Amino acid sequence: MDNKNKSLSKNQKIVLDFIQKNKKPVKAYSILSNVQKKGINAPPQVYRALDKLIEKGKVHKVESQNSFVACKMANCDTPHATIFSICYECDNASEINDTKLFNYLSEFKDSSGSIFDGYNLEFFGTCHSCKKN
Amino acid sequence: MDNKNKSLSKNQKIVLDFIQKNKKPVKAYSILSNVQKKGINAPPQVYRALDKLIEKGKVHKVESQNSFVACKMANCDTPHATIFSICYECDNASEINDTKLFNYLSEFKDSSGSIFDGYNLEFFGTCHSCKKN
DNA sequence: GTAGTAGTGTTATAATATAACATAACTTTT
DNA sequence: AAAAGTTATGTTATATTATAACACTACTAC
Repeated sequence: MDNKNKSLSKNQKIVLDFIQKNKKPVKAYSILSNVQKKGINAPPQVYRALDKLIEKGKVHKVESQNSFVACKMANCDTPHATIFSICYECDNASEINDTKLFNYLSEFKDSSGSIFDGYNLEFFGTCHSCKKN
Repeated sequence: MDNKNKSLSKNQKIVLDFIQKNKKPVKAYSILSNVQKKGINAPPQVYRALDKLIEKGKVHKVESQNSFVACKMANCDTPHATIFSICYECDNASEINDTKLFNYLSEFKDSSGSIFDGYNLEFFGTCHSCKKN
């Protein structure tokens, strides 16, 4: 069985569970303060769980926000190929699932013809519900 | 004259000058310690200069590194449409100038048909000179 | 059942970034 | 050139994000 499908440790489950409860991306210290009642006391415990959850494809980091969001795909096998749309009014981040764009980026070669190991793409704009208001 | 071509202030020039001298992206506090002899004393002065330089298209932030790099284009008119390749051995970041990809992303529409205001794309891999070693 | 690996708990501290306030300089309008 | 508006500066303090280092425990594989 490969790494990403290995079962989750206690702290990893606690952290993932909290992230999944939130529609929006959450910050590391917000995770911390919300899981302290479950016995997680200090930042390294949160960051270690996050690192593993990212490796396993359960969570993605939204780099422009330093925040973390659960992956929607049941069995994400591309934890290092992520596409988000981010609303700069409400800070929501949605994963974009567009096969054509996904393939285009996965196969993209630089000017020397080399292919990359992964990518992170973040689109910025106003989301639908913020446009209405 | 539109905003991005306005002349630079004293601190903005100092900060840009230092960034341009470096091939690789630089960190805010590295900028600070290197320009203290020029009279810039505190983090807010650096971060304010960076904010303006980014607005004006002279500098881009490499989000996954929290670092800053000078834009190579003489008159960057798309400060919020950036594509980088980042080497995870040497941490170098190169701006990718690929018209086809640029247009593809600029015109990309989400599932509801909305277009975005900007994007940031970061590819990860091993750069050419690191592969040789 | 012991060796190796992954996970936990804890303290302290490093690294990144902004708030808030006072003052100065540049613009442009009159 | 004085007033008003805007942009930039200087400064202190502090908020936010992330990791180092060390001691110990639990799981896993042979």
